[in-house]
Amino acid sequence: MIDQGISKQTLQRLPFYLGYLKTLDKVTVETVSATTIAEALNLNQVQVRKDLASVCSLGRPKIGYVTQELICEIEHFLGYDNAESAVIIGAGKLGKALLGYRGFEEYGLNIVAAFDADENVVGTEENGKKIFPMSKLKNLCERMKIHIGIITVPAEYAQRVCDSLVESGILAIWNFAPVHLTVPEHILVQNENMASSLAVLSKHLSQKFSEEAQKIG
Amino acid sequence: MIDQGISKQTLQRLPFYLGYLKTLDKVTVETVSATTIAEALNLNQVQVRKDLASVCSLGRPKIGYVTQELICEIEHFLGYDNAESAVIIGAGKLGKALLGYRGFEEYGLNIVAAFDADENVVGTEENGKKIFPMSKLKNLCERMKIHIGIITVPAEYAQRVCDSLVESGILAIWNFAPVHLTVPEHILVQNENMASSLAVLSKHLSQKFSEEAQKIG
DNA sequence: CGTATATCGATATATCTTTATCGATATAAT
DNA sequence: ATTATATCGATAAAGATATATCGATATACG
Repeated sequence: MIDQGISKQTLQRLPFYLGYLKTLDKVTVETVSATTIAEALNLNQVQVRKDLASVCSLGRPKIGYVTQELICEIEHFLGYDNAESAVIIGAGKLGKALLGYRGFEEYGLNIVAAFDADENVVGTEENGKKIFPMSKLKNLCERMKIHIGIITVPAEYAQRVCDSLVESGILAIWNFAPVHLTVPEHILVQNENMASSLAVLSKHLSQKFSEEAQKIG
Repeated sequence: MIDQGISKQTLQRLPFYLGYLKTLDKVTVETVSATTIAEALNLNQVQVRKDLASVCSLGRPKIGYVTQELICEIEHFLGYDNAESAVIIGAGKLGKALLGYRGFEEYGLNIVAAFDADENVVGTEENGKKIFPMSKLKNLCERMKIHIGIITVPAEYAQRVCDSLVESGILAIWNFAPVHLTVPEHILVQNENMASSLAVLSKHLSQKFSEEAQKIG
């Protein structure tokens, strides 16, 4: 398995493959071809084949891939069988929603606690997970060897929180605040920027509308 | 302004530019250069210049762009001054968190209501927004000319919900369910797939760890 | 047993995205 | 006024990603 130099795009498609494969019946669908997967997910078949090649053992001509093997290999590749612990900074609505979401366990993510500067939420719990004051962040991260930090604070505090996380030994940051974060080279920031997604949506709409207008006018 | 054929990547960077520009002092920072923006956001200056060129009026050599003008032009381009209405399908934890998030208004998104199949939440309110039964979806969307649908239901229901949205006249879908959605050609699906983001994060970590192991071993 | 077909992997081509380079221009400094 | 410099826009080069093509191979069918 060559897991170096896999592209971000491929990485992001793998969960879609996995989701599709899991909808297939274990008993009847013993094998599955790249062609079939591609059709189900509206992708190019060569793309699917290439993506799978970078993750899994050989497929067989005319047959495809052994479904259950493929599932295991993708899951292993994505680390679903080797959970990482994470902390959430910011126990507002979004932070609490993420704390309460049980799906993350399935994806190999184990959120162990949240932190917040607001004294009113510190000390409370959400989904059985405690909310600590910011002062405890570094100690807890180091003690529990936590490497993932999730930022769900308002934009104006995000960089400061980010710096604290880096100082606490965090190596990867999942940033829900709509700002750019500056970090040392070895730290990864994955932005979940709702504003960016909305930009794509609303541009699509305005283009549709201007097309309509042109047809009519 | 040529807003056709702008790339998705450019579109997704625009909100970052905007956020940065808004942190600048209105009085003292009358103009700003692509170089400055690029440095602040860790981007290539040519990329920034090209992105801005596709959105805004001319910059001036040696000077750059007029900050306030640039802000207005990006906001207008992204439709922040021309709000679109949206509905949320799925009033679970995530759906409610999104209903409660006030930041969307700033981005030109106005969530007017939520829908859910669960009778226990139907009839309740969140952040002053009502939760309706699924049976009311089509009527409300048509009556209020709603074109954006946000899907926050579990994966297994997502495609069915998606079909209902399309039937209700929705043109763009923001999908938080971790599955691929099949839609007619003219409909846009923007996936906010947490599993994909996590895949990127956890791969970065496992790579870091294997690098470390190699150094030691 | 030979032929047709679905599929694979590999290689080649096309497209899209990012980065580098270069001449032009507006301001500041000498 | 001349020169230096920061910046622009445009064009070119490089790099990444997606798609098409082709020979090889495993099965099914006649």
